[in-house]
Amino acid sequence: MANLPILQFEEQIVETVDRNPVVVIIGETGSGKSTQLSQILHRRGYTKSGIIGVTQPRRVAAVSVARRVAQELGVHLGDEVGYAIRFEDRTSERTHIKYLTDGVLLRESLSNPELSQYSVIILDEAHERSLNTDILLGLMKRLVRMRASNLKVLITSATLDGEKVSNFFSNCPILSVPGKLYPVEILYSNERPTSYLEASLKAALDIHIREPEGDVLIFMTGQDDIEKLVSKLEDRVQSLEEGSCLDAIILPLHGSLPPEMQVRVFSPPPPNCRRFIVATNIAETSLTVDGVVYVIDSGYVKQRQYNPSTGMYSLDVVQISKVQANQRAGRAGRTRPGKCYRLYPSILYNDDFLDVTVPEIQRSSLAGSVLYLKSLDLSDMDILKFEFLDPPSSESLEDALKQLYLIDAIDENGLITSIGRVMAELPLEPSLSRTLMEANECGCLFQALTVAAMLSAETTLLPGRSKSTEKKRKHSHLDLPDGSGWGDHIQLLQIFEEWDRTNYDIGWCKDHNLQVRGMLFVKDVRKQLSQIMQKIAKGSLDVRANGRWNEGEQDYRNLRKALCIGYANQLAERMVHHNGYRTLGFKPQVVQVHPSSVLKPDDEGKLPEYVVYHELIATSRPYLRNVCAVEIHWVMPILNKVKKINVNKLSGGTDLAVEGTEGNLSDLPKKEVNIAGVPDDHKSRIQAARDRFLARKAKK
DNA sequence: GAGCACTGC
Repeated sequence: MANLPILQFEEQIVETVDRNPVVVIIGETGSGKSTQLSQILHRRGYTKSGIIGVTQPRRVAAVSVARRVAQELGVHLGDEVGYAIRFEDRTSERTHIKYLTDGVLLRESLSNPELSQYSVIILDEAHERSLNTDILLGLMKRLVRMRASNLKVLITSATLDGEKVSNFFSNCPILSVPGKLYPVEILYSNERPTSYLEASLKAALDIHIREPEGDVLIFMTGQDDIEKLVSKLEDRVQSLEEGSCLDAIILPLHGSLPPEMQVRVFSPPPPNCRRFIVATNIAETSLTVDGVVYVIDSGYVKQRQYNPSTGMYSLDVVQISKVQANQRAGRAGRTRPGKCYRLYPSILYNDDFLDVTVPEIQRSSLAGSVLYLKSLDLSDMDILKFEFLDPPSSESLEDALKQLYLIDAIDENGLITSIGRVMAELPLEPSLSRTLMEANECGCLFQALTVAAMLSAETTLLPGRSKSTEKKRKHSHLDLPDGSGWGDHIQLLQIFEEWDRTNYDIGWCKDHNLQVRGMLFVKDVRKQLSQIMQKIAKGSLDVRANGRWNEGEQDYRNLRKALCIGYANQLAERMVHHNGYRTLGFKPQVVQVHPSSVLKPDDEGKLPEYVVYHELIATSRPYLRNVCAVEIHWVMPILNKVKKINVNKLSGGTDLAVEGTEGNLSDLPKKEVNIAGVPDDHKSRIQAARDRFLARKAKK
């Protein structure tokens, strides 16, 4: 600790913080910024008037850094030094230094917008630009104006965007603290390889044959490529002459690997053995593998992006940014000098790579964030004028407003409704929050809580989905319930109910190939949601089991209706002649229900006329993931509402003149609203659909 | 008939 670089800068840091409300700290890896900044300010009296809060983008980081600082100060974790993450608050009245995830700080600011208990807020790892960090940056900008006399804000960032953050905060000072990394030699390829899989293979073998011991970390884009490379590498290493080089262990590392497989990278290799770790960007920030000396960087990453005009997510392989490339290279220099093989030419890095990763806020649906900001009730709050470090497009903001309007979170003037206020309290996507509120009205909250909790954990429920190991959940022989034909939400409900009947038996999860950790997480989330609903609904609600009926007899009507109201912004109509769907409320997309869905066709092989969907994502094709059958007469009022949407009004535009605040939004594009996706003749189509529906019913 | 990177309240 004594030789951490940052400690030589203590005087300079304290002096700068004393004189400025905001300071940007450029702290390279190993500088000690995460553990030392808080301690320095604590030593210098900044905890006399409040506590020091340090945000982290990840839970594990918040916990491990807090633990470390408590150790260094010789105090019990949870006393002077503590942490707060979802489901776990280890702080007390004695806590001076509090580590927390940025999501938790956002929640705190909902109940206490001035964050008055804090004298210092340190936004750590701000260069990662998570959605939450970006919103916090905007809030901090307001907060330092309001609390100029008694709040200090420190933002740690990367070399390449420190300037930009400083500009955002009125050109506040930037302090650079060197890191403690060993030098990493960067080696570029002459050109982009035609196949980066083959190029990685070749680079890995070259290292293995020519270079002295030291592990190799290879960055790939996804599970498929990782598995391919692992098997190719295994073949090639085996064919090398016995004794000609070190032994080799080859390990895959990605998010959908079960935890016990992930931790294999933390056990040190046997002597005379080189490890090859073939990883996604999980090894860029989330997991640190010791012993890495060589890095092979493909220069690509798989990134999720949202298209606000279609409401569709896609998962694309894109070029990484310079910050990411440097982060990857740095992984080679943690224990001794290393080498980084970049499978792209230096000219590409210099001229073509973006300096920083496109922030998440420009790649996501903003419905949740906009609702959050609206619920803060900031006096000068106008969502379209909120100061973002990198503003999202106005199209994206308007999309968010449109969605919030359809689910009754805001009114036609863009003002938050009483429903919207409650929704913002719930740690869920707006559609699910709305579903819970509606379920509370229809007496099926008990079930809706389960569905919302299951969907919050959905991706962690199933074990790795690799081709070899997959046991299919939905069409499986594992006799999981099948949603009674109504779709995936209902299936998720039935799965949890069955587990509930076994009294949460761990063995049952294993028998049914469900991740135990995922199911336990669902239980936690469900409990949390239920507590929040009890608190805000003031006793009027039904969280007890009276939403349960005898199985087999129910059509989940109330629950499906609640889902329909909640997912009014994610509605699709079946095409007339086949089982494709068309999305409604967005520029219409022809999409299909994901083949893993349990939604069942009727006797004629037709899927339901209308479904709501949890997610629309283009992988090999555009797919609706997690769908639920809904009834036509619930859909019609929604379609009417869609038709009436006036985005100008929603964003506070057209009617401002009437209210005498003309010109307030002059910078807004006054574009003609065209809600594509609702054909003018939709009424006749609905009529036709109903006829078909009735005809089918009569036939039965 | 497909297969999705990573976080978080």
